[in-house]
Amino acid sequence: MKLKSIFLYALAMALMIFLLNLADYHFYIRDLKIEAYLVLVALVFAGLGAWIAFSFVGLKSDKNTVSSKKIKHSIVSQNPIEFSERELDVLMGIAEGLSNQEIAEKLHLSLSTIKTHNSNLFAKLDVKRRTQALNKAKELGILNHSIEESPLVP
Amino acid sequence: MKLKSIFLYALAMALMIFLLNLADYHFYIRDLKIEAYLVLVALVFAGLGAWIAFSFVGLKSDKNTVSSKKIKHSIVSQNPIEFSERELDVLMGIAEGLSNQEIAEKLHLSLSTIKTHNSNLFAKLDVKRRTQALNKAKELGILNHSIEESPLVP
DNA sequence: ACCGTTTTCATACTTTAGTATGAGATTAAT
DNA sequence: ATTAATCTCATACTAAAGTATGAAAACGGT
Repeated sequence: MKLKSIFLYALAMALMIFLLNLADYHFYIRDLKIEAYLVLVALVFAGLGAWIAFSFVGLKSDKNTVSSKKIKHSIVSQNPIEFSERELDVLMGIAEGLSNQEIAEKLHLSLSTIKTHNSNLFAKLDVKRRTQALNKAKELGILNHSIEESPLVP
Repeated sequence: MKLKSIFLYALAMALMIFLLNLADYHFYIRDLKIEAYLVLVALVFAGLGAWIAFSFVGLKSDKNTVSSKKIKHSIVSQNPIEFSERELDVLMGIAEGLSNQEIAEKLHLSLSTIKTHNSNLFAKLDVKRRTQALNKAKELGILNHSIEESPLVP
């Protein structure tokens, strides 16, 4: 990562210098304004410097600690989504960390059925993944936040 | 440290550019001043951009790092399991409902790396799936039960 | 009995998740 | 300087998740 960044940066600089020397800039620079050229160079290299710095650091900018990404509790209770019994069953299974296969066995259904319920569920929740579905469901108050059936201590 | 790396790198780049421009010294003697000026500006602004970017992101990432370390230490005091910084990062991503690819992009890592972290994380948590990992992590107090702490009441 | 919804299942397909293994790079500690 | 632990990335593979489509059966209500 870092070596690659250095290499790319060096490549960019080399290319830059190559272009500077190749395009016989002195013909144009003399006639045009050198200030503009300086500004351009300054901006480009500032950008490159910033880019390489971000690459080095790893840009944890929006790293958000989950809590900072507070989801609005926009009052969704006014427009509640309707879920079927089975969809809620499947949702519970997902919340417990079960696989689709395990949910199917638990509910005595086929895997296909679970997948179908999943798709419908995700569509209603407007999400793409089951983990997103969990957050959305909690957001909507559909799921309790505590899974009470999981004893940690034997 | 990364700062040292960046500093050394900047030095190396400066030397490189100096040499590259020295090579053209014979052909563009008259333009030496302009070229030197350009190089100087480029270097200064590259360094400036890097410094700005680094300090800007560095502070933010420090905040996050601090919070993560707090979590880690609290774990150590409560639980025998120790999690690395990155493992906690990806765990947060999972908790947000992100895909591995999205986590990778967020942390500026490769998908492979995320998967590796996942495997190590799951092994430490003794789980098989990310949804199980979420539950287990909540049980252990690693994750706030508060991706959304408050259901419907404002 | 008809209609609409839900539930169930299947098949085929694409995408993502997860495992196993190895290895180079980084960093802190000895 | 060497060691140990992360961290990073890659490749190859298997398993699971998710999508799309279609369709049969059940169920309740008017």
